[in-house]
Amino acid sequence: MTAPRVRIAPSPTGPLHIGTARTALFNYLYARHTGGTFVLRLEDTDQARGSLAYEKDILDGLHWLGLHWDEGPEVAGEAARGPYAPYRQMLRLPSYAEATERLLAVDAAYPCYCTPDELDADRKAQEAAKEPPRYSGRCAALTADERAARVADGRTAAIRFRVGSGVVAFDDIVRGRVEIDVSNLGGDFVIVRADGTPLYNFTVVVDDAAMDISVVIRGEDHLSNTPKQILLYRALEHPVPQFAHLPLILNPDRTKMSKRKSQTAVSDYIAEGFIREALVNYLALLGWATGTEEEVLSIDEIAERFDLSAVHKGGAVFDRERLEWLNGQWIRRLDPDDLVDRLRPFIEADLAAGRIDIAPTDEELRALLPVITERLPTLGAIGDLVGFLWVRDLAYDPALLVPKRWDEATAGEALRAARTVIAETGAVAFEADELEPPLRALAETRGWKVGDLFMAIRVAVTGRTATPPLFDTLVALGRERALERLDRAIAALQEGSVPR
RNA sequence: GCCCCCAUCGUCUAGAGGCCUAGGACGCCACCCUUUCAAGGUGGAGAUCAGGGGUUCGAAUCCCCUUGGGGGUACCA
Repeated sequence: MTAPRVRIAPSPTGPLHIGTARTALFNYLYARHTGGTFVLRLEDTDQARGSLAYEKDILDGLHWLGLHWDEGPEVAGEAARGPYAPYRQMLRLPSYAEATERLLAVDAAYPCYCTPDELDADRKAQEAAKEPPRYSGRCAALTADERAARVADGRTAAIRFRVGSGVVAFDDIVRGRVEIDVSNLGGDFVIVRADGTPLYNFTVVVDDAAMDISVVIRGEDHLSNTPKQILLYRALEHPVPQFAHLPLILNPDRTKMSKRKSQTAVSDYIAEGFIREALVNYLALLGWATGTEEEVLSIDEIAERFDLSAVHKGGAVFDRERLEWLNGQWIRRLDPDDLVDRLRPFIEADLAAGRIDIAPTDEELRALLPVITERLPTLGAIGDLVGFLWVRDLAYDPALLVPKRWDEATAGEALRAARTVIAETGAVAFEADELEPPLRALAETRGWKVGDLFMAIRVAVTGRTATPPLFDTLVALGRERALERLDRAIAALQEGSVPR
Protein backbone atom coordinates (compact mmCIF):
# COMPACT_ATOMS: atom_id res chain seq x y z
CA MET A 1 0.00 0.00 0.00
CA THR A 2 1.35 3.40 -0.96
CA ALA A 3 1.60 6.20 1.56
CA PRO A 4 -1.76 7.88 2.13
CA ARG A 5 -2.51 11.37 0.95
CA VAL A 6 -4.85 13.40 3.13
CA ARG A 7 -5.95 16.98 3.03
CA ILE A 8 -7.55 19.88 4.80
CA ALA A 9 -9.59 22.10 2.53
CA PRO A 10 -10.74 25.18 4.40
CA SER A 11 -13.01 27.75 2.88
CA PRO A 12 -11.97 31.33 3.71
CA THR A 13 -15.48 32.41 4.65
CA GLY A 14 -14.64 33.06 8.28
CA PRO A 15 -11.76 32.97 10.75
CA LEU A 16 -10.16 29.61 11.53
CA HIS A 17 -12.79 27.64 13.43
CA ILE A 18 -11.96 25.24 16.24
CA GLY A 19 -13.69 22.51 14.28
CA THR A 20 -11.58 23.13 11.19
CA ALA A 21 -8.47 23.16 13.34
CA ARG A 22 -9.44 19.81 14.83
CA THR A 23 -10.09 18.30 11.40
CA ALA A 24 -6.76 19.67 10.20
CA LEU A 25 -5.07 18.22 13.26
CA PHE A 26 -6.51 14.74 12.73
CA ASN A 27 -5.45 14.82 9.09
CA TYR A 28 -2.00 15.95 10.13
CA LEU A 29 -1.74 13.27 12.82
CA TYR A 30 -2.83 10.59 10.41
CA ALA A 31 -0.29 11.72 7.83
CA ARG A 32 2.52 11.85 10.37
CA HIS A 33 1.59 8.51 11.84
CA THR A 34 1.41 6.74 8.50
CA GLY A 35 4.22 8.55 6.75
CA GLY A 36 1.66 10.04 4.41
CA THR A 37 1.32 13.45 2.83
CA PHE A 38 -0.71 16.29 4.31
CA VAL A 39 -2.10 18.65 1.70
CA LEU A 40 -3.67 22.08 2.14
CA ARG A 41 -6.14 23.24 -0.46
CA LEU A 42 -8.07 26.48 -0.36
CA GLU A 43 -11.72 26.22 -1.30
CA ASP A 44 -12.14 29.80 -2.34
CA THR A 45 -14.92 29.56 -4.89
CA ASP A 46 -17.43 31.28 -2.66
CA GLN A 47 -16.30 34.71 -3.74
CA ALA A 48 -19.28 36.37 -2.14
CA ARG A 49 -18.51 35.25 1.40
CA GLY A 50 -14.79 34.67 1.22
CA SER A 51 -12.06 37.17 1.97
CA LEU A 52 -8.30 37.46 1.96
CA ALA A 53 -8.30 38.45 5.61
CA TYR A 54 -9.98 35.18 6.55
CA GLU A 55 -7.58 33.31 4.33
CA LYS A 56 -4.68 34.78 6.24
CA ASP A 57 -6.30 34.08 9.59
CA ILE A 58 -6.78 30.44 8.66
CA LEU A 59 -3.27 29.92 7.35
CA ASP A 60 -1.70 31.77 10.26
CA GLY A 61 -3.74 29.75 12.71
CA LEU A 62 -2.75 26.45 11.13
CA HIS A 63 0.88 27.46 11.20
CA TRP A 64 0.58 28.64 14.77
CA LEU A 65 -0.79 25.25 15.76
CA GLY A 66 2.21 23.64 14.13
CA LEU A 67 0.10 21.90 11.48
CA HIS A 68 2.52 22.42 8.64
CA TRP A 69 1.42 21.08 5.29
CA ASP A 70 3.57 19.16 2.88
CA GLU A 71 1.84 20.55 -0.17
CA GLY A 72 -0.13 23.73 -0.47
CA PRO A 73 -0.73 27.01 -2.27
CA GLU A 74 1.38 30.13 -2.44
CA VAL A 75 0.43 32.26 0.51
CA ALA A 76 1.87 35.15 2.45
CA GLY A 77 5.16 35.12 0.62
CA GLU A 78 5.36 31.37 0.83
CA ALA A 79 5.80 29.65 -2.52
CA ALA A 80 3.39 26.97 -3.60
CA ARG A 81 4.79 23.53 -3.06
CA GLY A 82 3.83 20.11 -4.28
CA PRO A 83 3.32 18.49 -7.67
CA TYR A 84 -0.43 18.95 -7.79
CA ALA A 85 -0.58 22.74 -8.05
CA PRO A 86 -2.53 24.89 -8.10
CA TYR A 87 -3.84 24.34 -4.58
CA ARG A 88 -6.61 26.88 -4.65
CA GLN A 89 -9.90 26.28 -6.37
CA MET A 90 -10.21 29.59 -8.15
CA LEU A 91 -7.12 28.55 -10.08
CA ARG A 92 -8.55 25.15 -10.86
CA LEU A 93 -11.65 26.33 -12.66
CA PRO A 94 -10.58 24.78 -15.99
CA SER A 95 -10.46 21.33 -14.44
CA TYR A 96 -14.06 21.60 -13.26
CA ALA A 97 -15.09 22.71 -16.73
CA GLU A 98 -13.29 19.75 -18.20
CA ALA A 99 -14.93 17.35 -15.76
CA THR A 100 -18.30 18.88 -16.51
CA GLU A 101 -17.78 18.28 -20.23
CA ARG A 102 -16.91 14.68 -19.58
CA LEU A 103 -20.03 14.11 -17.55
CA LEU A 104 -22.19 15.89 -20.09
CA ALA A 105 -20.66 13.89 -22.91
CA VAL A 106 -21.71 10.58 -21.38
CA ASP A 107 -25.05 12.01 -20.23
CA ALA A 108 -24.14 11.50 -16.58
CA ALA A 109 -25.11 15.14 -16.21
CA TYR A 110 -27.45 17.45 -18.08
CA PRO A 111 -28.34 21.13 -18.33
CA CYS A 112 -31.24 22.20 -16.16
CA TYR A 113 -33.18 25.31 -17.15
CA CYS A 114 -35.46 25.49 -14.16
CA THR A 115 -35.69 28.96 -12.67
CA PRO A 116 -35.33 29.62 -8.96
CA ASP A 117 -39.03 30.41 -8.87
CA GLU A 118 -39.96 27.08 -10.40
CA LEU A 119 -37.72 25.22 -7.99
CA ASP A 120 -39.18 27.16 -5.13
CA ALA A 121 -42.72 26.33 -6.17
CA ASP A 122 -41.79 22.65 -6.43
CA ARG A 123 -40.36 22.69 -2.97
CA LYS A 124 -43.37 24.41 -1.49
CA ALA A 125 -45.74 21.96 -3.14
CA GLN A 126 -43.77 19.04 -1.80
CA GLU A 127 -43.74 20.55 1.62
CA ALA A 128 -47.49 21.03 1.51
CA ALA A 129 -47.93 17.42 0.42
CA LYS A 130 -45.63 16.36 3.26
CA GLU A 131 -43.21 14.86 0.80
CA PRO A 132 -39.46 15.04 1.16
CA PRO A 133 -38.01 17.79 -1.02
CA ARG A 134 -36.38 16.53 -4.16
CA TYR A 135 -35.71 17.74 -7.69
CA SER A 136 -38.70 17.06 -9.94
CA GLY A 137 -36.62 15.91 -12.87
CA ARG A 138 -38.31 18.41 -15.13
CA CYS A 139 -35.20 18.93 -17.26
CA ALA A 140 -33.87 15.39 -16.98
CA ALA A 141 -35.17 14.17 -20.29
CA LEU A 142 -35.23 17.24 -22.48
CA THR A 143 -34.65 16.69 -26.17
CA ALA A 144 -32.06 18.69 -28.05
CA ASP A 145 -34.85 20.76 -29.55
CA GLU A 146 -36.39 21.51 -26.18
CA ARG A 147 -33.04 22.61 -24.84
CA ALA A 148 -32.47 24.83 -27.83
CA ALA A 149 -35.87 26.38 -27.29
CA ARG A 150 -35.03 27.30 -23.72
CA VAL A 151 -31.69 28.73 -24.71
CA ALA A 152 -33.47 30.76 -27.37
CA ASP A 153 -35.73 31.95 -24.58
CA GLY A 154 -32.64 33.41 -22.96
CA ARG A 155 -32.58 30.91 -20.16
CA THR A 156 -29.27 29.87 -18.70
CA ALA A 157 -28.64 26.39 -17.43
CA ALA A 158 -27.26 24.92 -14.29
CA ILE A 159 -25.76 21.46 -14.64
CA ARG A 160 -27.32 18.59 -12.76
CA PHE A 161 -25.81 15.22 -12.05
CA ARG A 162 -27.92 12.11 -12.64
CA VAL A 163 -28.23 10.27 -9.41
CA GLY A 164 -29.83 7.12 -10.80
CA SER A 165 -30.96 4.39 -8.42
CA GLY A 166 -29.53 1.79 -6.12
CA VAL A 167 -27.70 1.78 -2.84
CA VAL A 168 -24.33 3.40 -2.22
CA ALA A 169 -22.25 1.77 0.48
CA PHE A 170 -18.84 2.52 1.89
CA ASP A 171 -16.71 1.49 4.82
CA ASP A 172 -16.03 4.51 6.93
CA ILE A 173 -12.84 4.16 8.96
CA VAL A 174 -14.48 5.47 12.11
CA ARG A 175 -18.10 4.48 11.56
CA GLY A 176 -17.86 1.17 9.80
CA ARG A 177 -20.22 0.29 6.98
CA VAL A 178 -22.62 3.01 5.89
CA GLU A 179 -25.33 2.39 3.32
CA ILE A 180 -27.61 4.94 1.77
CA ASP A 181 -30.30 4.44 -0.82
CA VAL A 182 -29.76 6.86 -3.66
CA SER A 183 -33.49 7.61 -3.71
CA ASN A 184 -32.95 9.59 -0.51
CA LEU A 185 -30.50 11.98 -2.06
CA GLY A 186 -33.10 14.49 -3.15
CA GLY A 187 -32.94 13.76 -6.84
CA ASP A 188 -30.43 14.93 -9.41
CA PHE A 189 -28.27 17.58 -7.79
CA VAL A 190 -26.68 20.68 -9.20
CA ILE A 191 -22.93 20.55 -9.75
CA VAL A 192 -22.51 23.79 -11.67
CA ARG A 193 -24.50 26.96 -11.05
CA ALA A 194 -26.26 28.72 -13.90
CA ASP A 195 -23.53 31.33 -13.73
CA GLY A 196 -20.97 28.66 -14.47
CA THR A 197 -19.35 28.36 -11.06
CA PRO A 198 -19.01 24.82 -9.68
CA LEU A 199 -20.51 23.68 -6.40
CA TYR A 200 -18.85 22.10 -3.40
CA ASN A 201 -19.85 18.46 -3.84
CA PHE A 202 -18.45 18.58 -7.34
CA THR A 203 -15.25 20.53 -6.73
CA VAL A 204 -14.14 18.41 -3.78
CA VAL A 205 -14.43 15.28 -5.84
CA VAL A 206 -12.68 16.72 -8.88
CA ASP A 207 -9.90 18.13 -6.69
CA ASP A 208 -9.49 15.16 -4.41
CA ALA A 209 -9.36 12.93 -7.46
CA ALA A 210 -6.86 15.17 -9.22
CA MET A 211 -4.70 15.37 -6.13
CA ASP A 212 -4.87 11.63 -5.55
CA ILE A 213 -6.26 12.08 -2.06
CA SER A 214 -6.60 8.57 -0.70
CA VAL A 215 -8.23 9.17 2.67
CA VAL A 216 -10.82 11.88 3.23
CA ILE A 217 -10.91 12.79 6.93
CA ARG A 218 -13.57 15.36 7.75
CA GLY A 219 -16.41 16.24 10.09
CA GLU A 220 -19.50 14.12 10.51
CA ASP A 221 -21.59 16.89 9.01
CA HIS A 222 -20.26 15.69 5.66
CA LEU A 223 -21.41 12.13 6.12
CA SER A 224 -24.58 12.65 4.14
CA ASN A 225 -22.64 14.25 1.28
CA THR A 226 -20.55 11.16 0.86
CA PRO A 227 -22.89 9.10 -1.33
CA LYS A 228 -23.23 11.97 -3.78
CA GLN A 229 -19.51 12.24 -3.95
CA ILE A 230 -19.03 8.53 -4.43
CA LEU A 231 -21.44 8.67 -7.34
CA LEU A 232 -19.36 11.46 -8.82
CA TYR A 233 -16.12 9.51 -8.41
CA ARG A 234 -17.65 6.61 -10.25
CA ALA A 235 -18.97 8.77 -13.07
CA LEU A 236 -15.55 10.36 -13.37
CA GLU A 237 -14.03 6.88 -13.38
CA HIS A 238 -11.71 7.58 -10.54
CA PRO A 239 -11.10 5.22 -7.62
CA VAL A 240 -13.14 6.18 -4.56
CA PRO A 241 -10.98 7.21 -1.59
CA GLN A 242 -11.48 5.94 1.93
CA PHE A 243 -13.56 8.09 4.24
CA ALA A 244 -13.29 8.84 7.93
CA HIS A 245 -16.00 11.00 9.47
CA LEU A 246 -15.00 12.62 12.71
CA PRO A 247 -17.47 13.25 15.53
CA LEU A 248 -18.57 16.84 15.90
CA ILE A 249 -17.35 19.23 18.56
CA LEU A 250 -20.39 20.36 20.51
CA ASN A 251 -21.73 23.39 22.36
CA PRO A 252 -22.61 22.73 26.01
CA ASP A 253 -26.18 22.00 24.87
CA ARG A 254 -24.82 19.24 22.62
CA THR A 255 -25.60 20.93 19.33
CA LYS A 256 -22.88 21.44 16.73
CA MET A 257 -20.35 23.93 18.08
CA SER A 258 -21.22 27.35 16.80
CA LYS A 259 -20.10 30.93 17.04
CA ARG A 260 -23.43 31.84 18.61
CA LYS A 261 -23.00 29.57 21.59
CA SER A 262 -19.27 29.06 21.96
CA GLN A 263 -15.97 30.74 21.32
CA THR A 264 -15.02 29.15 18.01
CA ALA A 265 -12.26 31.32 16.53
CA VAL A 266 -8.82 29.91 17.12
CA SER A 267 -7.47 33.45 17.04
CA ASP A 268 -9.56 34.28 20.10
CA TYR A 269 -7.92 31.46 22.03
CA ILE A 270 -4.53 32.66 20.89
CA ALA A 271 -5.38 36.17 22.00
CA GLU A 272 -6.31 34.90 25.44
CA GLY A 273 -2.97 33.25 25.84
CA PHE A 274 -3.69 29.62 25.21
CA ILE A 275 -0.59 27.97 23.85
CA ARG A 276 -0.38 25.69 20.86
CA GLU A 277 0.80 22.68 22.82
CA ALA A 278 -2.28 22.83 25.00
CA LEU A 279 -4.77 23.46 22.22
CA VAL A 280 -3.36 20.65 20.10
CA ASN A 281 -3.25 18.31 23.09
CA TYR A 282 -6.81 19.20 24.02
CA LEU A 283 -8.24 18.92 20.53
CA ALA A 284 -6.54 15.59 19.88
CA LEU A 285 -8.20 14.15 22.96
CA LEU A 286 -11.65 15.27 21.88
CA GLY A 287 -13.09 12.22 20.22
CA TRP A 288 -10.03 10.11 20.57
CA ALA A 289 -7.96 8.67 23.41
CA THR A 290 -4.71 6.79 23.57
CA GLY A 291 -6.28 3.93 25.42
CA THR A 292 -3.80 4.52 28.22
CA GLU A 293 -3.97 6.98 31.07
CA GLU A 294 -1.57 9.40 29.42
CA GLU A 295 -3.14 12.83 29.11
CA VAL A 296 -0.46 15.46 28.66
CA LEU A 297 1.16 14.70 25.34
CA SER A 298 3.11 16.62 22.72
CA ILE A 299 1.99 16.65 19.12
CA ASP A 300 4.77 14.22 18.21
CA GLU A 301 3.82 11.84 21.00
CA ILE A 302 0.23 12.02 19.86
CA ALA A 303 1.14 11.38 16.22
CA GLU A 304 3.08 8.34 17.32
CA ARG A 305 0.04 6.90 19.11
CA PHE A 306 -2.66 8.11 16.76
CA ASP A 307 -5.18 5.63 15.44
CA LEU A 308 -8.01 6.79 13.22
CA SER A 309 -10.03 3.63 13.72
CA ALA A 310 -10.12 4.30 17.46
CA VAL A 311 -11.81 7.65 16.97
CA HIS A 312 -15.20 7.95 18.62
CA LYS A 313 -18.49 8.09 16.84
CA GLY A 314 -20.33 10.33 19.26
CA GLY A 315 -19.87 14.09 19.48
CA ALA A 316 -17.84 15.71 22.25
CA VAL A 317 -18.71 18.83 24.22
CA PHE A 318 -15.97 21.44 24.20
CA ASP A 319 -14.87 21.85 27.82
CA ARG A 320 -12.98 25.04 28.38
CA GLU A 321 -12.08 24.17 31.98
CA ARG A 322 -10.18 21.17 30.83
CA LEU A 323 -8.43 23.18 28.14
CA GLU A 324 -7.36 25.69 30.79
CA TRP A 325 -5.99 22.93 32.95
CA LEU A 326 -3.97 21.57 30.05
CA ASN A 327 -2.79 25.06 29.22
CA GLY A 328 -1.43 25.40 32.75
CA GLN A 329 0.25 22.03 32.44
CA TRP A 330 1.96 23.10 29.25
CA ILE A 331 2.92 26.56 30.43
CA ARG A 332 4.74 24.90 33.32
CA ARG A 333 6.56 22.63 30.92
CA LEU A 334 7.84 25.47 28.75
CA ASP A 335 11.50 26.39 28.66
CA PRO A 336 11.93 29.68 30.62
CA ASP A 337 13.36 31.68 27.73
CA ASP A 338 10.60 30.42 25.50
CA LEU A 339 8.02 31.45 28.07
CA VAL A 340 9.50 34.95 28.29
CA ASP A 341 9.22 35.25 24.52
CA ARG A 342 5.65 34.06 24.49
CA LEU A 343 4.66 36.37 27.35
CA ARG A 344 6.08 39.44 25.60
CA PRO A 345 3.15 40.09 23.24
CA PHE A 346 0.73 40.01 26.13
CA ILE A 347 2.75 42.51 28.08
CA GLU A 348 2.97 44.74 25.04
CA ALA A 349 -0.78 44.49 24.69
CA ASP A 350 -1.28 45.50 28.33
CA LEU A 351 1.05 48.41 27.75
CA ALA A 352 -0.72 49.52 24.62
CA ALA A 353 -4.06 49.30 26.37
CA GLY A 354 -2.77 51.42 29.24
CA ARG A 355 -3.24 48.67 31.79
CA ILE A 356 0.42 49.00 32.73
CA ASP A 357 2.88 51.91 32.43
CA ILE A 358 6.24 50.17 32.27
CA ALA A 359 7.28 47.02 30.46
CA PRO A 360 9.69 44.75 32.31
CA THR A 361 12.94 43.75 30.68
CA ASP A 362 13.50 40.15 29.67
CA GLU A 363 15.79 39.73 32.67
CA GLU A 364 13.18 41.05 35.06
CA LEU A 365 10.55 38.84 33.55
CA ARG A 366 12.85 35.86 33.63
CA ALA A 367 13.53 36.42 37.32
CA LEU A 368 9.81 36.45 38.00
CA LEU A 369 9.14 33.15 36.27
CA PRO A 370 9.62 30.82 39.25
CA VAL A 371 6.79 32.48 41.11
CA ILE A 372 4.39 33.12 38.25
CA THR A 373 4.40 30.05 36.01
CA GLU A 374 2.28 28.00 38.38
CA ARG A 375 -0.16 30.87 38.69
CA LEU A 376 -0.73 31.41 34.98
CA PRO A 377 -3.77 29.65 33.54
CA THR A 378 -3.20 31.54 30.29
CA LEU A 379 -0.47 33.87 29.09
CA GLY A 380 -3.01 36.66 28.99
CA ALA A 381 -3.39 36.41 32.76
CA ILE A 382 0.04 37.94 33.27
CA GLY A 383 -1.34 41.45 33.70
CA ASP A 384 -3.89 40.39 36.28
CA LEU A 385 -1.26 38.44 38.12
CA VAL A 386 1.60 40.88 38.42
CA GLY A 387 0.55 43.99 36.51
CA PHE A 388 0.85 45.92 39.79
CA LEU A 389 4.61 45.66 39.37
CA TRP A 390 4.49 47.72 36.23
CA VAL A 391 2.13 50.55 37.07
CA ARG A 392 3.23 53.92 38.43
CA ASP A 393 0.32 54.65 40.70
CA LEU A 394 -1.44 51.90 42.49
CA ALA A 395 -5.16 52.32 42.81
CA TYR A 396 -6.92 50.31 45.48
CA ASP A 397 -9.38 50.54 48.30
CA PRO A 398 -7.44 51.58 51.46
CA ALA A 399 -9.85 49.51 53.53
CA LEU A 400 -8.01 46.45 52.23
CA LEU A 401 -4.96 47.60 54.20
CA VAL A 402 -6.66 46.66 57.41
CA PRO A 403 -6.84 42.91 58.04
CA LYS A 404 -10.08 41.63 59.53
CA ARG A 405 -8.63 41.20 63.02
CA TRP A 406 -7.09 44.68 63.07
CA ASP A 407 -8.18 48.28 63.26
CA GLU A 408 -6.72 51.19 61.32
CA ALA A 409 -4.33 52.21 64.07
CA THR A 410 -2.82 48.77 64.23
CA ALA A 411 -2.49 48.61 60.47
CA GLY A 412 -0.76 51.98 60.40
CA GLU A 413 1.54 51.05 63.20
CA ALA A 414 2.37 47.71 61.58
CA LEU A 415 3.13 49.30 58.24
CA ARG A 416 5.40 51.89 59.83
CA ALA A 417 7.26 49.20 61.69
CA ALA A 418 7.49 47.07 58.58
CA ARG A 419 8.75 50.01 56.61
CA THR A 420 11.58 50.50 59.06
CA VAL A 421 12.51 46.85 58.99
CA ILE A 422 12.42 46.70 55.22
CA ALA A 423 14.44 49.88 54.87
CA GLU A 424 17.12 48.55 57.18
CA THR A 425 17.21 45.06 55.77
CA GLY A 426 17.19 46.13 52.23
CA ALA A 427 20.22 48.29 52.66
CA VAL A 428 22.37 45.19 52.78
CA ALA A 429 20.74 42.93 50.26
CA PHE A 430 17.21 43.22 48.96
CA GLU A 431 16.46 39.53 48.74
CA ALA A 432 13.60 37.36 49.83
CA ASP A 433 15.75 35.37 52.23
CA GLU A 434 16.92 38.57 53.90
CA LEU A 435 13.50 40.13 54.17
CA GLU A 436 11.50 37.29 55.63
CA PRO A 437 13.22 36.57 58.99
CA PRO A 438 13.16 40.12 60.36
CA LEU A 439 9.55 40.62 59.34
CA ARG A 440 8.53 37.38 60.98
CA ALA A 441 10.43 38.47 64.07
CA LEU A 442 8.59 41.78 64.01
CA ALA A 443 5.23 40.03 64.01
CA GLU A 444 6.30 37.84 66.86
CA THR A 445 7.60 40.60 69.13
CA ARG A 446 4.45 42.63 68.55
CA GLY A 447 2.16 39.64 68.99
CA TRP A 448 0.72 40.04 65.50
CA LYS A 449 -0.33 37.15 63.36
CA VAL A 450 2.23 36.85 60.58
CA GLY A 451 -0.60 36.45 58.12
CA ASP A 452 -2.07 39.79 59.17
CA LEU A 453 1.20 41.64 58.99
CA PHE A 454 2.06 40.13 55.64
CA MET A 455 -1.39 40.87 54.31
CA ALA A 456 -1.15 44.53 55.25
CA ILE A 457 2.21 44.78 53.53
CA ARG A 458 0.92 42.85 50.55
CA VAL A 459 -1.95 45.22 49.99
CA ALA A 460 0.29 48.24 50.53
CA VAL A 461 2.73 47.17 47.82
CA THR A 462 0.41 45.42 45.38
CA GLY A 463 -3.04 46.82 46.02
CA ARG A 464 -4.38 43.29 46.10
CA THR A 465 -5.08 40.50 48.54
CA ALA A 466 -4.01 37.67 46.26
CA THR A 467 -0.51 37.82 44.85
CA PRO A 468 2.57 35.70 44.29
CA PRO A 469 4.66 35.15 47.45
CA LEU A 470 5.17 38.44 49.27
CA PHE A 471 8.94 38.54 49.51
CA ASP A 472 9.51 37.63 45.90
CA THR A 473 7.05 40.32 45.07
CA LEU A 474 8.91 42.90 47.16
CA VAL A 475 12.16 41.97 45.46
CA ALA A 476 10.59 42.22 42.01
CA LEU A 477 9.24 45.62 42.90
CA GLY A 478 12.61 46.87 44.13
CA ARG A 479 13.52 48.54 47.39
CA GLU A 480 12.76 52.11 46.44
CA ARG A 481 9.37 51.47 44.96
CA ALA A 482 8.40 49.17 47.81
CA LEU A 483 9.22 51.83 50.39
CA GLU A 484 7.43 54.42 48.35
CA ARG A 485 4.27 52.32 48.25
CA LEU A 486 4.49 51.66 51.97
CA ASP A 487 4.71 55.40 52.58
CA ARG A 488 1.66 56.04 50.50
CA ALA A 489 -0.26 53.35 52.33
CA ILE A 490 0.72 54.80 55.68
CA ALA A 491 -0.36 58.22 54.55
CA ALA A 492 -3.66 56.87 53.31
CA LEU A 493 -4.33 55.35 56.71
CA GLN A 494 -3.38 58.55 58.53
CA GLU A 495 -5.76 60.61 56.48
CA GLY A 496 -8.43 58.51 58.03
CA SER A 497 -9.73 57.82 54.59
CA VAL A 498 -10.39 54.22 55.38
CA PRO A 499 -14.06 53.44 55.60
CA ARG A 500 -14.86 50.69 58.02
C1' G B 1 -41.53 15.22 7.60
C1' C B 2 -37.69 12.16 5.27
C1' C B 3 -32.60 10.06 5.29
C1' C B 4 -28.32 9.02 8.11
C1' C B 5 -25.52 8.75 12.60
C1' C B 6 -24.88 8.34 17.84
C1' A B 7 -25.75 6.78 23.31
C1' U B 8 -20.31 4.74 30.06
C1' C B 9 -19.89 9.86 36.17
C1' G B 10 -21.88 17.27 35.06
C1' U B 11 -17.69 17.13 31.03
C1' C B 12 -13.56 14.43 28.23
C1' U B 13 -12.85 9.36 28.35
C1' A B 14 -10.83 3.63 29.62
C1' G B 15 -13.50 -0.59 28.47
C1' A B 16 -13.40 -4.80 22.08
C1' G B 17 -18.07 -11.47 26.72
C1' G B 18 -15.61 -13.22 32.45
C1' C B 19 -9.62 -8.99 35.00
C1' C B 20 -15.83 -4.13 36.21
C1' U B 21 -18.92 -4.58 43.37
C1' A B 22 -17.00 0.04 35.91
C1' G B 23 -10.77 2.72 35.90
C1' G B 24 -8.46 7.71 34.79
C1' A B 25 -8.71 13.07 33.89
C1' C B 26 -11.24 18.04 34.24
C1' G B 27 -14.55 20.34 37.48
C1' C B 28 -16.56 20.06 42.65
C1' C B 29 -15.80 19.08 48.17
C1' A B 30 -12.41 18.02 52.37
C1' C B 31 -7.67 17.61 54.40
C1' C B 32 -2.22 18.33 54.03
C1' C B 33 1.49 21.97 52.56
C1' U B 34 1.19 27.39 53.42
C1' U B 35 2.00 34.76 54.60
C1' U B 36 -2.48 35.41 50.46
C1' C B 37 -3.25 33.19 45.69
C1' A B 38 -1.70 29.28 42.98
C1' A B 39 0.82 24.75 42.11
C1' G B 40 1.47 20.01 44.37
C1' G B 41 -0.05 15.76 47.59
C1' U B 42 -3.93 12.70 49.89
C1' G B 43 -8.94 11.43 50.28
C1' G B 44 -14.24 11.97 48.94
C1' A B 45 -18.95 12.70 46.48
C1' G B 46 -20.29 11.58 41.47
C1' A B 47 -22.39 6.36 36.15
C1' U B 48 -28.08 0.50 38.64
C1' C B 49 -22.92 1.55 31.67
C1' A B 50 -30.47 5.60 28.35
C1' G B 51 -34.74 1.80 28.98
C1' G B 52 -36.73 -3.00 27.62
C1' G B 53 -36.22 -7.58 25.48
C1' G B 54 -33.12 -11.44 23.73
C1' U B 55 -28.20 -14.56 22.77
C1' U B 56 -24.84 -16.79 26.47
C1' C B 57 -22.89 -20.66 32.04
C1' G B 58 -21.72 -15.26 32.04
C1' A B 59 -22.96 -8.77 28.85
C1' A B 60 -21.17 -1.92 29.68
C1' U B 61 -19.26 -5.10 25.80
C1' C B 62 -23.16 -9.22 20.62
C1' C B 63 -28.55 -8.89 18.32
C1' C B 64 -33.54 -6.55 18.25
C1' C B 65 -37.01 -2.86 19.79
C1' U B 66 -38.13 1.67 22.34
C1' U B 67 -36.58 6.35 24.02
C1' G B 68 -33.40 10.39 23.81
C1' G B 69 -29.83 13.35 21.24
C1' G B 70 -27.36 14.98 16.92
C1' G B 71 -26.25 15.73 11.66
C1' G B 72 -28.11 16.33 6.79
C1' U B 73 -31.97 17.52 3.70
C1' A B 74 -29.37 24.58 -1.13
C1' C B 75 -27.81 26.95 -8.01
C1' C B 76 -23.54 27.20 0.99
C1' A B 77 -19.08 24.91 2.33
